[in-house]
Amino acid sequence: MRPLPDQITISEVSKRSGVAASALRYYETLGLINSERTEGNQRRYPRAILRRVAVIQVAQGLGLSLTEIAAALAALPAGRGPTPADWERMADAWRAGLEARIASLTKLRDSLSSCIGCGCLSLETCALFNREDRAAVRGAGARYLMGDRPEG
Amino acid sequence: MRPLPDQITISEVSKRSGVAASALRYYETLGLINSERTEGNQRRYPRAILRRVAVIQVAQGLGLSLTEIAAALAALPAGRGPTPADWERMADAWRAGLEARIASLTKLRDSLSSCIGCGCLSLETCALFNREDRAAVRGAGARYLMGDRPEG
DNA sequence: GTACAACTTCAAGCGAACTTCAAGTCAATA
DNA sequence: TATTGACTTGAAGTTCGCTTGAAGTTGTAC
Repeated sequence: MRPLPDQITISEVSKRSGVAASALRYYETLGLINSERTEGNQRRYPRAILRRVAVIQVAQGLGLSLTEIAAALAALPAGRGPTPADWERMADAWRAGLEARIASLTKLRDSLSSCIGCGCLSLETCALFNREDRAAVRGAGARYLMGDRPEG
Repeated sequence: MRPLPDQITISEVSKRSGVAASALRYYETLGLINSERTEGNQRRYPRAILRRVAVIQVAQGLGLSLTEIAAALAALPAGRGPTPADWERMADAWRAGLEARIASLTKLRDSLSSCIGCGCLSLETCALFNREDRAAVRGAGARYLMGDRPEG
C-alpha cells in the first residue's frame, strides 16, 4: 500500500479497520463518526478516523451499544481520534463495567454449580430461578450488555 | 389457589412461570414446548411443563438462544420436564460455556487494564484490537451469547 | 341461554445493528 | 473519451425474541 494521503476514502477506512462501508455510513447517521465531502459529495476522512473506529470496535467488544459509545465519544472533539488521556478515561470506565459483568457471571456460575449438586429445580427454592434480574429482560431484542451500569 | 388439575391452561402456566402466554405460544412454534388440545382446540399442558419452562428461563439467563435451548431440550422426552439426571447433564455443559465466557471476559479486562497503562491504541500492536473473535460478529442482530461453544 | 373472559390464529411491528438493493453520480484509468 | 469501479442516497430486508392487534371461537358462571 502506498502511504495514506491526508484524506482517505470510505473503502480505505473499511479495508484498514475491517468495518464494512455500509456500517461506517450507519455509524455516521448515529453520530459516531463524521466526514468531510468532496465537491462530488463523496466522503473523505482524516487518518485519525482509524483510531476512532478502533475505539468503537473495542467498546463494542466490551458489550456497549452504539448509543452508549456515541455518548462516550460525544465528550471528545468530533471527527478526531481520542488522545491517550481521553482513552484512559474511557477505558477506565469501561473496565469497571467489565468487572461488574464478570462478577455477575461468576455468581451465576456458582449458583449453577451448586444447583447441579442438588438437582433441585424446584421453582420456589432454587437460587437460579429467583434471580433478581429476571425482570431485567425488557421488550425486544437480545440485549446482553454490561451488567447494570456501575453508577452513572 | 386450588390444587392444579392434571391439565393446565396457558394462562395458568403463564401466571406460575412468569412467562407471557404469547411467549409460550412462540416457544411452541419453535418446538421448545408442546401442548395437547381440548376438543375446542385450546391448549392444555401437563403440570411438568412448569419445570420445562423453568429450565428454558435458566438457560436464557445463561445467555443461550432459544434455538440452542431447543436443541438441548430436543434430547429429552418431548413435553415432559427434565429429570434430575437430564438437568445435571445440561447444567454441566452450560456451566462449561459460562466458564469460557468468564475466561474470555477476564482476558479482555486484563488487556484493557494493561492498555490503559500504555495508552497505546496503535492498531497493529495493541492486543485489544487484534482479538481473534473480531470476525465472530456475523450478519445481523445483536448476538452476545456464550463464547464459542465448548466443543460440540 | 346468554354474557363475558379466555382462548385461537395470523399478520404485523419493535429495536439493535446492520446489509442489500436500486438507481443514479463521481473518479480514475486505458 | 469511454468505461469501469467506487461512491451516493433511501428504502427495504434480516435476525432474535418476543408483543400487539384483529377477528373469530371456546369455556364457564350465572
